[in-house]
Amino acid sequence: MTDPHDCPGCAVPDLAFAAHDHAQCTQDALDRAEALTRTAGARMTPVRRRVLEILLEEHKALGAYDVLARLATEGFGNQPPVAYRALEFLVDQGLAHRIQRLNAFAACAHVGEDHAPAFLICRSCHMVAETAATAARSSLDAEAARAGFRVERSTIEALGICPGCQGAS
Amino acid sequence: MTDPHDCPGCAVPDLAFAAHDHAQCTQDALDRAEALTRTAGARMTPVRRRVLEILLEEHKALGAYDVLARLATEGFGNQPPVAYRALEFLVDQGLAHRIQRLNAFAACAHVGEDHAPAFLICRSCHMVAETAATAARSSLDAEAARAGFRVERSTIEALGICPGCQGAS
DNA sequence: CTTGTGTATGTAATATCATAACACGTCAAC
DNA sequence: GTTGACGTGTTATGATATTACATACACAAG
Repeated sequence: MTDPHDCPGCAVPDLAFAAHDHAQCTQDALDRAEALTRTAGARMTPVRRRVLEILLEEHKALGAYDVLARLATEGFGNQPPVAYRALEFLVDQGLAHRIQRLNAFAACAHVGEDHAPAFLICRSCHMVAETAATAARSSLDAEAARAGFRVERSTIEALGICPGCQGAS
Repeated sequence: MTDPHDCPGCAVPDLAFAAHDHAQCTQDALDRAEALTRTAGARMTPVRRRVLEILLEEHKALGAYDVLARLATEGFGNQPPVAYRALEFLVDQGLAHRIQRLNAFAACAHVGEDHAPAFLICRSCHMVAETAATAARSSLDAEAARAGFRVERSTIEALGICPGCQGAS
């Protein structure tokens, strides 16, 4: 990876399931997260940063209790609110997303960009790829508008099989 | 509860939040459900039928425990599996949908049709309207295909404000 | 430097959502 | 009339999430 701000594996949909220099894109995402929270007047505290790191290290969605277990072994609190609050913060800041279908959370792969994400969830290896869904969201908004419904937030998730797991199995 | 004025719509997207004869569409849906399950070789038992009725009567998504509470007062079992099994059956048969965002279930408004539903969830009155999302699903499938991902099931849900709650408060 | 204020964290207790495992009853096929 | 598949009921437990309150910490005003 020559340009630290362009990690193919993490940011480009086409390569969402491809191997890449993950350590580099993790570090880059952390750096951007720090900058963004400072700009937003929010505080990137140790627990919050650690939770984001954990989400970035794993390339999949983690449950709140998975995150909590890892925090607990590192000297942070071991009660659910510790994890839920940090995760909520990250989601609010746009640094992570909640995957409804899995009751789980994944680091945002497009930190700082104004994006309309959809999630591709592999039911075999449990990887979660974040992809742009601008068209799908437009369609949904248009359909909702026809019924007079004002959309505030939307959830678009696909469950299926990733490229890597199609050959295998 | 069966007051047509509380009914945002059962079947027609354009009328999704409009008043209509809810008792009639409920009965229609039940009749169609009976026919479909017979065709599929499945059994529409008393518990299952009652759960479907309950979902149709209420004009919103119901949690499994809400359904269970009503079943229990009517002489059915009062343990969670009773509700979850009936709901799972209805979802498998395409007679109901699960709303991921709410951990809840809603009767299908398009029984028997091959449809690609999206759900419009009013965060004010908690009503849920089922609408066609063919275009949105196509977009999502296309985007997934670009990444080599094979979509099996997808979830499209919008959270916002329904027409009735926009004027009111 | 101290203090007041808002925010973050830790903890206990509880609420809510979901499933595993097993017993029993029914009914049709043989 | 026995077998086997399915549906239902029940016990128990697991998994996910929130409320409420206490403590600690950052930071700016005095």
